Amino acid sequence: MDGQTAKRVTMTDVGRMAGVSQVTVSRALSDPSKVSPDTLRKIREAIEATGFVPNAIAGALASNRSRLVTALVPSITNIVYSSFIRSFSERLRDAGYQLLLSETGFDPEEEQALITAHLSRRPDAMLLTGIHHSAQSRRQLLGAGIPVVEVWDMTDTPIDLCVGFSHAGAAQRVADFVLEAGYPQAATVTAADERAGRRRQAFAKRFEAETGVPVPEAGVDGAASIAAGRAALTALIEREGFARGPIFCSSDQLAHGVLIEARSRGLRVPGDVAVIGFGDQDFARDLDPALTTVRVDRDRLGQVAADAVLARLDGGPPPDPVTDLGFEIIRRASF
Amino acid sequence: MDGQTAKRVTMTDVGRMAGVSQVTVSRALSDPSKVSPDTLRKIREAIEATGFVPNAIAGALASNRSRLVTALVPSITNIVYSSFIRSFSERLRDAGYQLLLSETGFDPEEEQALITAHLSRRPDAMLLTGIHHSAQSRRQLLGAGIPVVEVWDMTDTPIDLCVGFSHAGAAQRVADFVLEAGYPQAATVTAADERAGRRRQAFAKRFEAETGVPVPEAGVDGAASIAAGRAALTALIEREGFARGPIFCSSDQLAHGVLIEARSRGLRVPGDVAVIGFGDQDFARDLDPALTTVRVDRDRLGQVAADAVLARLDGGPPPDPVTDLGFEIIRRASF
DNA sequence: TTGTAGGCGTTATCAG
DNA sequence: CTGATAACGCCTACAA
Repeated sequence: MDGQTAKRVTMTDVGRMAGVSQVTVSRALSDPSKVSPDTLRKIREAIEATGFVPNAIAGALASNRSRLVTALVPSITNIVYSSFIRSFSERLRDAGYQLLLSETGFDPEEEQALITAHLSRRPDAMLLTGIHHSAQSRRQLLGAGIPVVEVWDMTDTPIDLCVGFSHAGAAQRVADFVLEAGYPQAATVTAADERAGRRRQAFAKRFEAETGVPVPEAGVDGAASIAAGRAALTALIEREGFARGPIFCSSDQLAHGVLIEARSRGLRVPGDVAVIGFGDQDFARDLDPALTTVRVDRDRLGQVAADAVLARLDGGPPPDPVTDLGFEIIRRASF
Repeated sequence: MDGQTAKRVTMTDVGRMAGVSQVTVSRALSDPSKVSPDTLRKIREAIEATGFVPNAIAGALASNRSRLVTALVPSITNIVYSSFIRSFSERLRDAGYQLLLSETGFDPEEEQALITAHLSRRPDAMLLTGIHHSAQSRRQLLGAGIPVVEVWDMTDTPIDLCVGFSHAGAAQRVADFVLEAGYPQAATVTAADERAGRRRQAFAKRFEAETGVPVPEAGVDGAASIAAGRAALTALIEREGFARGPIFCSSDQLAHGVLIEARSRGLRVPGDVAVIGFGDQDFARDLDPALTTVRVDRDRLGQVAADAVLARLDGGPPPDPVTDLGFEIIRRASF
């Protein structure tokens, strides 16, 4: 049982035991119909007896197909990302691919390093969160000659494929939504992530263009949490002099914090302060008051991204390079 | 730019351009000190010029080390698991390993299939959630001769390493906690996962042993959600005739739902119904009333698991086979 | 239906 | 310090 030195069983070993050559074992595994029923049985017995597990590394090297897809997300503990990763990997698994996953922590340099590291595994395809990548990364990705999906954002010029929605578009629609409700002023609570920043900007721009009233902002460092949302509302009130009106938050987490802080300050929601989140997470509908938010179909995003990749991989008709999944404003009691 | 047919740059290409052999390129990458400064420079230039990305697959096959660690969790969208995966993978990445992650969906058969699939990638180590694995899986794992950490549970007889806590122990402590507070009766709300079931059982056993009063249960099918928690409290009240007392929930999600349903029924918390969750998630302290729950240090779990694996891998002093991280009951206003 | 030969791109081992 | 040469375990021809 000397673990480290343990000789792994190979196809050659299995073949020897079954009285056939290594290639026949390979065939029995990849396409049983090409092997006679009798030898197939013997091979299966030998596999069973030896506990043979095929070596995918050797297979990948020889065939130039790794059956591996890699993905990069900002954070795996954030349900927004983990949910589309789940539907993405599920569909890929059904097609025989496995998922190598890493976290960039929203850091562009880290992303670049990880892209190189992932590419060294010779994946058959790759998923990236977002559309901004370093020039070197783009070059490497293009050079790899594999399908690449950029998700959770929108662009006309993807590296290869793009599945997502427009953050600026969503934020503008939220601004219009707020304007239509007749509010003369509004504020934002925004996490320190580039896409959230773009939403904040698009929201403020539209709102200010229509009303001429500046939109105060509370930024959030670190992870978007309830505590951060509470602190943000405090900052808006105490530092920005924000008294009343709607607050567009960059995530439901932050919005939840804003709701809690508002309640603890005796503010009425939506009477004094109206709250809009982003993401439509599970809990949004169950908060009190229920949270108005922006919904993006993340399950679908993962599926569509996987389908696009698989279409590339299967060599069938080429998939749409760009898919805009859109978004939906879900109006609930908090607004 | 014919993607699929694109010839990837190899060490041989780089060597040719730098005027050295392929082996020298390999050395320049793995141990620069073994190469003269001058050729090192030339090699670096050639790498830069060609955009060479090493083929980790070939490297793994030749060296019999994949620098890959794989992990199996029940669900990646559940923060309970994703949080220790994050700290686990972070530490491993610092040590030069990458993480291949799959979801079992709490399904033992799926787990067995995935273990085989993962093993075929020849990982250098593997993380499993839980301590119950099929006989075949154990055999394969043992045969692989690699470090294996089982986490999020406790056993005296791990396959190799174990880092976690005792679910039965935690549930008993919760029962004692409830008994000490003098409650004559209690109920449970439990998701359909084996560990949650074990907690429910240990809790009920202890409580019934002390009081002689049976502990009514509401089970939950599907994912633990706020909606499921609400439905569970409804079931407890309407089907089990549960009127008042503490409710031990198998997750904070479910507890959150119970809190919301209790409020909507006009029940006072903790006056009529006291609520105890499990997990101490972010939002637990910010609910109203704040949630009493059981905390397990998941970040630490991932770190300790990674350290144990790395200790095995580095061939230094052998790590403790079993690490009990314990747990902590966090008393807040809901109890 | 089965087998032989060659090669995938590295690393390990020896020589020089 | 550098270079041959032989694996690593499998897959893709091609042949029998």
